[in-house]
This record gives sequence, C-alpha cells and structure tokens, in this order.
Amino acid sequence: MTSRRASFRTIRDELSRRIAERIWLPGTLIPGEEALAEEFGAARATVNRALQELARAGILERKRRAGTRVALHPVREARFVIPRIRQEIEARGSEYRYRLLSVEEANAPEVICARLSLLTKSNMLHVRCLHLADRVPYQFEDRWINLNTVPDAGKADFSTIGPNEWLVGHAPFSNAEFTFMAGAASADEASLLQIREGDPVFIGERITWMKGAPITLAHLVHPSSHRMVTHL
Amino acid sequence: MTSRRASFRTIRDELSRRIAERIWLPGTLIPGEEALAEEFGAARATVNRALQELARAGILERKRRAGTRVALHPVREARFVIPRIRQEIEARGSEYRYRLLSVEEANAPEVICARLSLLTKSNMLHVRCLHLADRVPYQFEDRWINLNTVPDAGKADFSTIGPNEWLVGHAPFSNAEFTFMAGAASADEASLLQIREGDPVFIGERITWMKGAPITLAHLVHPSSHRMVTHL
DNA sequence: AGATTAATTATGTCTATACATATATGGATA
DNA sequence: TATCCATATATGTATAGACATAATTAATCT
Repeated sequence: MTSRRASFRTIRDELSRRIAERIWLPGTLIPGEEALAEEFGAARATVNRALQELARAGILERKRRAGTRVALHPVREARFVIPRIRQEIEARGSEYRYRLLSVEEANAPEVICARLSLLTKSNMLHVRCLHLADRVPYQFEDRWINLNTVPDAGKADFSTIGPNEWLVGHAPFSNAEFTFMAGAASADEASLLQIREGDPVFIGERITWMKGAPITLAHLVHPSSHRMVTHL
Repeated sequence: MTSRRASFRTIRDELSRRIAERIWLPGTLIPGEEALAEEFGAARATVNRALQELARAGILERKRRAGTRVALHPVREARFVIPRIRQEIEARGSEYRYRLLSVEEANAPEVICARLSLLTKSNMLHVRCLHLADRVPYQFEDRWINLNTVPDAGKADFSTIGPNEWLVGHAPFSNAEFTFMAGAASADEASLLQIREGDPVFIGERITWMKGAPITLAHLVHPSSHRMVTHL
C-alpha cells in the first residue's frame, strides 16, 4: 500500500509521475489493473478510472488481453478554445466593437460550394463584417450562411449582432472543421484592417455542420500581430 | 425505460441529442441522476459517467446540490494533435527529409531568455535545421535548448536526427505553450524555404518545460501554403 | 433583522461483484 | 508449415450500496 487513501487522482498522478520520470520507459508493459489495485489498496474500478484517463490523454495505450503499456509515440494533443470574438476581445480588457459591412443573398461561388461540399449552387447569405478591439480593426469576417439549412438567417438583423453570435443562439452545430493558415492581405482586406496590401495576415477558416448539413463557412482574417496561444 | 440496454454511451448520446435539438435549452436544469437512472433503466453510476463526460466536453455544468444544467455559454474547445514533423509529413504520403543547418553552443539573446523566463544568460544550444517533404522545404526550425536542464543535448548528434525527435526520446516535458501566428519571411527564411523575402509565413512557436524548468524554445516557420486543420 | 449553525440534497467517489468483449496464445487440424 | 479454433486473460462496462463533499435552504440563536 503506497498511500492510505486511494483516490483515482492519487493513482493517476502517481502513474503519471512514474512515466514522466522514466521509471517506466515508453513501450513498457505496466502491471495489470488487479496488481495495481492491490499495490494502491484500491478497487480495480478505481485503478481502471485512473488508467482510462491516462489512456485518453495519450500517455498510455491499452488493449484487451494485451495489457497496458506506456505509449511509444505519445500522440499528445493540445486543446484550444473555439474563439468567440466578443469574449476574446473583452477578455483582453479591450472594448469590443462591431461593424457590418454588407449582407446579401447570393449564389455562392464555386470555391465556396466546393469547400462546403455542396453540389448545387445553393441560395446563401453572404455577410461581411469587421470586429474591432479598442476601435482598432481586430478581425475581418467574410461569411457564407446556407439558407437551406438555416432559413431564419435571412430574417436576422446583423447590423448590431455579429453572425457568429446570432448563429450560436439559433443554429447549434454538431461538427466543425477549423483551418489556420497564413496569407497575404488583399487590397480589400488591407484597407479594412488598416494594413498594407500584401502584408501577412493570420487566417482562420471555420466550417460548421449540423448532422451533415453544412451551416456556414467563415473566413476570418487577422492582422499579423494576432497570436493564437494555447497550453498543455 | 427508453432503451433496453443502458450503456453510458447510449445515455450520453441521447442527452447530447436533447441538447443539440434544443429540447433542453441552454440554462435548463435537467433531471437529477436518480431520475435519469430510472428513465434509462440504468444504475446511477452509469448515468453519472455519461453526465461527467458531457460536463467535461463543456456541454453541461454540474454543481453539487444545485444539480446539472445545460451550459449557457458552452466553452467549446477543439483539440489538435501536437505535430511531430516526421509523422506529419509521412502521413501525407510524402518522403521526409531532414537537413541540419547549424549547431552551436551560445548564450541566448535577451529575447529568447525573456520568452523562457530565464534571468541569467544561460548556456544554450542553438540548432537550426530544415524539414523537407518530397524534397521541397516544408518547415524551417530554429531552436534553443537549455543545456542546464538538458545537459545531454550537448553531446547529441543532430546531423541525422532532428532535435525534436531527439528531445521526445530524452527529455519528457510536463508543460508546453504553443503560439501560432503569421509573419513575413526574413531574407534568411525566404532562401531556405524557397520563397521570396516578405512572403507570408505560418509560424508555430513551442516552449516546453519540465516541472517549471524551461527545456526548449522552437520557432517553426512554414511557407504560406501550410494549413493546420482540426476537427471537432 | 442579521449572523451562525444544522439539515438536506445532488453530485462525487469508492467498493465488490458480475458479466462482456477483444485478442494473444497455444493446440488441433489440414 | 500454415491455418483455424478454443481458451485464457486483461481490459471494458454495469450495478447496488455506501459514504464523502459541496452548497443550498431551513432553523436557531443573539
């Protein structure tokens, strides 16, 4: 018995320590649940919970009959919060401002349809707007909303509320794809973001679906001062 | 009894559906574990597991005595795999190549020390190298390794193995910070990546620590064709 | 009324037990 | 030798019951 009280946290942290300190090297087959349960004076279910958490974190690899081993190539993953522009700006202590640039119903161009895997040229809503932090351009948003999936969007008033804020309240999504990349500012983007044409910009692209049906494609452009930070 | 077999997955997915389909609106107080257990014909522990998973995903908010409610402002987070350059390139079906550009022990410049929150000008190893996919430059890596934390790195041979691969095998990290941004290619970076000076580049910066002690700072530069994709 | 304390209650966790399921292994078969 | 199959085994999941803990609400005291 290593510790008196055997909580799954204690066990998880202890096992985690053994791996971090290379007492158990990558690839090592670690003791089975029963053995660990006895060592920690806990029930197997408790050990199981600890092990499952570590497996979920990618530190351990578990297989029935084969046992549990320290991940050889730990596929470490980091999380990042899906940014909600208003919160993101206000969290920095800046004043959030929003400016609608244009809204129009239109047939989306080929490129957009392709990205959304839409065969027909669906009727879509094209919204362009700008988000400012302390009155400085922070993000230019160029968004297409699928009116077949979200017909209500046609009646929405985007003059004061951003399309993203409207959508989170009206069209929950089940799946999303995020793409991040660097690009050069177009003349249009440059003037809106108050930078020079060709200056590097940080681009986030977000596509969301509700049960396979595409809801929206958002093209989000930040000046190159933007940083996306995350911790592990 | 809604379903015959009550697995925590069934319950989780059903609850998830009710939230997605707005049967339970954000802020709603949902039935307690006992009630759900009865509804699904399952044990409370099973319901608990389902609820905990949803809470962990940010869909539910739970508080003792107060009960469980649908998250009002669901802090959705996405995961991305921490890229391991060789695997990343090989996963695309490309041939991975590595070229060491320079290694030298040196005192890190102020900027680097500051980023690593090091007060003294620690003795560090400066490694510069290039990663290629199908012989085309894919990533330029400019890395500083703290020799006080990882003394062995001084003896390592980085001519065939990249510093990242060496480090994952020799210096496990407990904490990491990732920063992604856009920038303009310097003359140096441009010639290495076979692009033009000033062209936009996608930059990833990675700092890792082992129990508070900084291990390394990696500055990773990709040409603007690079895309970082993740799903939810 | 206001402050302190006790009771209540929903979630959090642990246990012992049972059965389910994937799969490595060795033995039987072709 | 190669293939198939039975079996053993480690993990996966479910359950009833118990106690722990946080937090709200009610009761008590000043």
